[in-house]
Amino acid sequence: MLSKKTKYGLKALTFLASQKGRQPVQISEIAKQENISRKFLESILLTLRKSGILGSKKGKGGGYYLIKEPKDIPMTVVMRVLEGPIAMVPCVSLNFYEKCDDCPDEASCSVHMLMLQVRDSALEVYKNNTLADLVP
Amino acid sequence: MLSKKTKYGLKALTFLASQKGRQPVQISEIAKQENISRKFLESILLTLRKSGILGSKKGKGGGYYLIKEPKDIPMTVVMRVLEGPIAMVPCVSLNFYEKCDDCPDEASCSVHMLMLQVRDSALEVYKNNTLADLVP
DNA sequence: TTATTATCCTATCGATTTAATAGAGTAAGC
DNA sequence: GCTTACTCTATTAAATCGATAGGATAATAA
Repeated sequence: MLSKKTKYGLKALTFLASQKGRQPVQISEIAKQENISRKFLESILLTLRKSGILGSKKGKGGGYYLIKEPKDIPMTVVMRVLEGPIAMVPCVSLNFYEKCDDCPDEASCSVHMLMLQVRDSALEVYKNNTLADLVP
Repeated sequence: MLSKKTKYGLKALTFLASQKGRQPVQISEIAKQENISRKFLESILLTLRKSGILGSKKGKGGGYYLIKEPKDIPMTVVMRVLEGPIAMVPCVSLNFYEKCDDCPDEASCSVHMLMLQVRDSALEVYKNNTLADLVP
């Protein structure tokens, strides 16, 4: 299940991408337009900034803005920042790999085999979409 | 993230599918072979039985067994029973659809659009795999 | 310099879910 | 009728999630 954090983050990013210019937009403005709890959104935008997707400006006229053009922001990056690993099990994760402690042999593990395919198919989708593709 | 319930369930099913005959196998036997908590596995096998994937026999010589041939058990069915919806958001779920209360228009929702693709790609994988494909 | 604005950051909290465990009940076989 | 092994309900500890509160910090404008 997609977390609300990811859902809200995607909506916020799409909103920013749909803006005319690249002027900073206030948290409150985004929260209002997208029906998101202001405070919760605040923490989400913060992680997006720390990961280098968003920039921010303090004080009057401040807010958040996209650092790059939407078409240059692949969904793989966004999803990993917001939701974490794309893989459903750590043992098939490219960026967050971890060995299963209960599984003696990865190569002959049925779960591993199946989840590898699922990961690849999801990855394919995220690779083929940039933030620009999410703007209606 | 895949729940342990699903992971253990898949391992148990694969184990049953790899058996020579279709004789009942005891919970303890499966738990031991696959490194799963016996009691936890018990509840998982119970839901698999209730959903019509497994059969069971009580008393001496009892245990769990596959009702159908592994090749006739699609992963779509197994995953929905164990993990629930294949979709990551209820608003793109085929079998567990629910409207988002925060989203005014589904058709123009970026999350909806993206998650539809992810659901389709995952579905494709599950459709192309039966339990037989999971046996090494 | 001071007031205002808006992000930054940490801490907390309630609710839900997850993984695991315990124990009494029930049915099948010998 | 005794043993075996599934059936079912209930409980629990831990983790995660979504949300909220409040003060710190920095930028702008007067």
